[in-house]
Amino acid sequence: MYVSYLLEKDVGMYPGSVRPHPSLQSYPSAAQYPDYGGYHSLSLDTAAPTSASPAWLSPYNAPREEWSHTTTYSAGPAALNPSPGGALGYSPVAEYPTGPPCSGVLASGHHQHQHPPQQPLSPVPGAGGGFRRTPYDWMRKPAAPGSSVKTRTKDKYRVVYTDLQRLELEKEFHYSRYITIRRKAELAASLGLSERQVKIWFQNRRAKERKISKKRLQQSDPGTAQNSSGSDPLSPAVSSLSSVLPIISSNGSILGPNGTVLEIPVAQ
DNA sequence: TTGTGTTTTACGACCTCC
DNA sequence: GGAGGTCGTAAAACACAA
Repeated sequence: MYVSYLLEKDVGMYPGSVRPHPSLQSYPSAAQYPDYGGYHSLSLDTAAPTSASPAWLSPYNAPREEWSHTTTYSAGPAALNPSPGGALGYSPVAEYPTGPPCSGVLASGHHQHQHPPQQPLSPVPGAGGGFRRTPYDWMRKPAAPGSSVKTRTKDKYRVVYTDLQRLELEKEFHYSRYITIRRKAELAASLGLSERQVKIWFQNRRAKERKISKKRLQQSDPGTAQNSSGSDPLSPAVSSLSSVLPIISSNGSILGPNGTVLEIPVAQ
C-alpha cells in the first residue's frame, strides 16, 4: 500500500495522464509481453483486428456493478462514465504502434467500432507453436441477444476481459507492478472496468509473476537458485523493461533506469 | 466428445499503514 | 476504520491429448 502511496505522491511519475518515460511514448508490441496472451494469446497484430475485433465493448462489457444484487461493489468510473478515456485524455491504445484500428474507441472515447464478431481474421500462435483453432470463438460464444453473457454458476461467476483490456492492463503492469490510485481510476475508466477489478487484476498479476518466478527458481540449479537480486525476481519482460523504466523493487524502492533508486520506501 | 491440466477472475482471511 | 497488500482458494474459461 505504501508503495502506491509513494507513487501517488511522486507526481513526477505521472505527469498528467500520459506515460512519463520517453521510451513509453510508443508502446512496445504485444510480443514484448510474453505473459500477455497466455490465455487468449492473440498477438496484437492479429488481435488488432480491424473488424473482427471485439471492438471495445466485449460481450462481457457489463461491469460487475450491475450485479449489485449479489455484490457490494462500489460504482466505479466505468459505471459512471461509459465513455472511456475521453474525459481523462488517456488513450494508450491510440499510441500503440501496431494497435488496432478500433483503438480509436479509446482515443475518441466513443465506441465507434462495435461490430458484431465475424470470421476469425487470422490464425494465432497458440501454445506449442501451433495455431489456435478458433481464436475468436470466445468472442462469438456469448453473443446471446439481450444477455450480457455473464455465466454464473451458484454464487460464483467471472467475466473474461477482452484482449484489449488485458493488453492495457499488462502495459500498465509492465510500467509498474503497483498501480497508483490515480492511474487505477484512469485505467478503470478507459477500460470500462471498475477500480476494484483493476486492483484485483494487479493483485492477481503480481501473484502470477511471483508464481512464475518461483517456478523458474525451482527449475534452475538449486545451487544458483538464489536470484542475484535476492527474492522476488522480476519477470523477464519486466526485467528487460527495468533497464529503461522506473519500477518497484522487491523492497518497495522505486527503481529507475539501470536500477538506480529513485525513491526509497519510508520506514514504517 | 470427453477428461484433464492450466490460466484467469474473484473473493475471503489476515496483515500493515495512514 | 478504510484501503490496499499477500496468500490461498473456488470456479469459469480455455487448451489439448486421447
